[in-house]
Parts: sequence; C-alpha cells; structure tokens
Amino acid sequence: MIGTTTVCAGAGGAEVCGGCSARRLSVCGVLEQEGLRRLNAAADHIAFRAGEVLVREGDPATHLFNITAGDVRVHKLLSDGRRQIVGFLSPGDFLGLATGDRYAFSAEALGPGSACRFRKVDYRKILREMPELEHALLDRAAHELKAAHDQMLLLGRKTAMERLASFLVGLSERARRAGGDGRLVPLPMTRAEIADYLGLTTETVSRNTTRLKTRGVIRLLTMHSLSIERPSELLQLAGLEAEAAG
Amino acid sequence: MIGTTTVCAGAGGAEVCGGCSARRLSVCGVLEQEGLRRLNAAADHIAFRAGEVLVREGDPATHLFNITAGDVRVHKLLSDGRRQIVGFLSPGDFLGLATGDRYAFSAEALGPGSACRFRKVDYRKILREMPELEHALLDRAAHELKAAHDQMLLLGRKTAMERLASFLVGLSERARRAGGDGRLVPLPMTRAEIADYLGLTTETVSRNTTRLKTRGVIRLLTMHSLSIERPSELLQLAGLEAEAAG
DNA sequence: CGCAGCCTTGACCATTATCAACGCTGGTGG
DNA sequence: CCACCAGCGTTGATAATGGTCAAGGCTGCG
Repeated sequence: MIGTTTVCAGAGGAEVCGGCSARRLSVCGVLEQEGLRRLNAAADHIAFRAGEVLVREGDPATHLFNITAGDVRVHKLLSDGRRQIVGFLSPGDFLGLATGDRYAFSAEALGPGSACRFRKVDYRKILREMPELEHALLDRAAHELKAAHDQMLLLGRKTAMERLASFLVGLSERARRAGGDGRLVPLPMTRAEIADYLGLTTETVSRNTTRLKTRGVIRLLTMHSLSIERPSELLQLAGLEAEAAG
Repeated sequence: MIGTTTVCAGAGGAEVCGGCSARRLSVCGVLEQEGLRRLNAAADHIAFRAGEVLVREGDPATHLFNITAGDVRVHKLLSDGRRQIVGFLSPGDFLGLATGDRYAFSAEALGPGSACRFRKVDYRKILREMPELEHALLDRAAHELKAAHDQMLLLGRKTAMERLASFLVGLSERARRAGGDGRLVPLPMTRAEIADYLGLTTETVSRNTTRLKTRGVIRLLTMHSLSIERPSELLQLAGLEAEAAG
C-alpha cells in the first residue's frame, strides 16, 4: 500500500528528518527546532508513486501525514461510485487531522512525492507535551474549515462557470504562495479530478475550459499547465468581486 | 446588533457564568472547573432574539461565541444574494473558531437563545495558558471539518432526495444526542433555510418532503417538527448504507 | 378573525448530465 | 527515433433533474 519506506529516526544529528522541508508548517521542522527525538523515533519518511493510496476510507485511522513533496487528492465515495474530492494537498499540508478512529476519506497521490508519517498514538502523546504544536494545528484546522466553507458555497450555489473560475483563482493563489507570479498555473490533476472536486462532469469542465480559452481569459500551455491572460475577468467570473457583501 | 447583554463577570462565586450550561463542551464550564476568573472577566453572557445577527460576514472578527441556548444559522452570501448555509449551531457549539481577522460568514439566530461571548484577544491569551482547552477545541475543529467534508459530498454529488434524506438523518441523530429517541425530529428552521443548506430551492425541498410523506417515510406533526416512520428507508434514501465503501 | 408570510403545487424552462463519437498526447516498445 | 495505442480530453446531440415563475392554501400571530 505504501511505497519505499525509510525510517528517518537517527542517532541524533540536526538533520534527523532532513527530507522534510515543507514550505508551510512542517512537523519535522518543529521537531528539529524543539529537539524532540522521541517523535522522530516514531516518524517515517515515506516516498510514494503516482496513484498510490495513502489512506483508504473506512480503514482504522492509525497514522497522520505531513506531505513533503508532490500533490495528494483527498476524496469520499458513495456506494455507487460517485466521488467527491474534498481537497488537494500540497507540500506542507497535513492529512488525517480530521479523523476519529477510522478515516472518513481516501487519499491518493496525484504524482510521485513524499511525506512524513506518524502514528496517531505518538502524535497524541507529543501534543500533550507541545502546546505550541497544538496551537499551530488548531490554526491550520481553522484555515481548512474556512476553505471547506468556501467550497460549500461553491458546490451549493455557484454555476459551472463560476466553479471553474473560482477553482482557477484558487490554483493561481496557491501557485503565487509557492513562489510563482500567479499567471502560470500548474494543473497536476486530470479533468475528471477537477470535475469531482467541483461537483461537475468532465464534459462540463471541458466545455467551460474551452469557453474561457475562446474568450481569451486563459491560455492552455500543456494539458497540465495554463496561463491566466485576464485575471480580473477570471475573478469576476468566479463571483469573488463582492463575495463578502454580507 | 446584539440584544440584551449581561456581563457575567462576578466577584467570584461558583456561578460566575451560571447561565452557561451547554450539553457538550462549554468554555464557561471548563472555566469554572479551572477556576479561571480572568477570562470570566472578559466573557459576556448575551441573550438574543429570533433573527438577530450575531456575526456579519466581513466584519472584524473580534469575538468568539459559545452557544448556550437556542439555534443559530451560519451562512455565506454571493453578491447577487445567493446564500449558502454552512451550518446550524445548537447549544454547546462554538461560533467563530474558523476565522482570520474578519468573519468569513454571517450568523443569525433562528429563534430566541443565548451565548457566551469572548473577545478574541482574551481567548488567545487563555489558550496559551490552557493547553487542555486548546486540545478540546482542536478535537472539535476536527469534527467540524469532518462534517464539512460530508456536506461537500452531499452538495457535490447527491440528488435532491438524497440531500433531504441525509439532512433528516442528521437532524435525527442530533435529536437523539440531545436526549430524544431519534424518531421525533424538531425542525427549527424554515424551508428556505433548509434549501439554502442543501443547495436547493424551497420548491424542491417542499416537493421531496411531500414525496417522503406520501411514501410514509416521515409524518409531519407541525410545520416545525416531524416524526420518522421508516428510519431504515430514510437511511437508504440518504445513500448512507455503504458510504464508506472506499 | 384577518392578514402576512410561509408552504405547497403546477406548468414550463434552463442548466448540466448523459451518451456517443472522435481527436489528441504522451508513454512505450519495436 | 519513430510509430502505435490506451487513456484522456473535446465536441455534439439529447435527456433529465432541478430551477423559475405563478397561483393558491395554510398557519400562526396579532
């Protein structure tokens, strides 16, 4: 189920978990700061390949992940196969925070990547001793909750075009935070994955992508990257101009 | 904006915040346990009437609420008035956890009720000194996130009937946790509010309610309460039978 | 008892899903 | 290095779910 697994516990150099160089909060990073060897002894640094399953909905929730490279898809299924992708994770993101004793979602790698993996029991023990970490996680959970609310607005009330535009705006912002200029946007996921994230079909995603292309709002560079030619028009289509009207 | 406001700080009796008797976690309760007078000095115990606005989307996020009585609606708006209700809060629930420096949602009372209100600055200060509280909040945020994911599946992939059935199943579970038998379900919200929660219109909610009534799955008692006559059939309609198929 | 607002029902319409066919693309093996 | 091909993406035609518009009924409050 999990690919190459390299335990990153070490005798005690500064780089016990050197591979974990996430941009945002990295547990490994925090650990290095704090010099807590105990959790390192329980943390694996794993590598995964495209399509690999990190977490399966319904399985006992034994682990927690911190993505360190690559992108991951998190989704839920209905019994007849209908799928809803609830999020895409990038390096620095956590996987498994919102779980009881069983995972409520599946997680699969979009492409090759890596992650820090902790056992939940160890994580809990550490939390008790590191209020600072808990604070950071609460903060992060709050952000995720806000993002989930935005997505609920999108899924419940936006048109197909508004959904696609909102999605692209989100990707653009993510790209900018990751160091890009916000025009060049990578699309690591397939049309089917975009559709399952936006509550649409591949056909509808495709049609609206074409419409944006025709109007000159975006330009497709390859199948998995595009450039935003008219950002303001895209924002307007996303319905984000005056969303906070109240 | 806020109705009758009674500061509940007191000289120091055991009942400084006696009105706060929420069923689940109550900050006031924890505070009493811990004997922390400091936050009490910063906490109001407010009462609100039906329709009263507790929080307005876009306003500076200065306060945090813990509902102690009544029900509250949390929603987001698009500039043209389309509304998505992201949650209904009951006594014990928190309002304002998922916020940056501005509220990302509005909150309005469904009926009369009350809440504990804290200033965010005080809340942050206390958190630093009460890791136990932070732990409880993280736990709660995780649950909310899970609920948000379920709602995303509902909004993105379920049919109108499945949405309504899922909603009623959820209400039934909530009623049971609140001490009921799970058959008698109170509906404190209007059809329009149900519609805005499920991403539908009032007409569609009404039609499907009628369909459930005709099939004998539910029975309307008053406009704001119903009884579930065939729970298993309702579960099936909700698509919850094998949701965790993976 | 009356009325305003909410709820229900009906007729029709629009957006998006579905079904189908074709084209592109990128990875693989000859 | 090129050609093949499986899978992904696009486009078109048609269908269906749910939305819109409209009218009438109920209900609960004053």
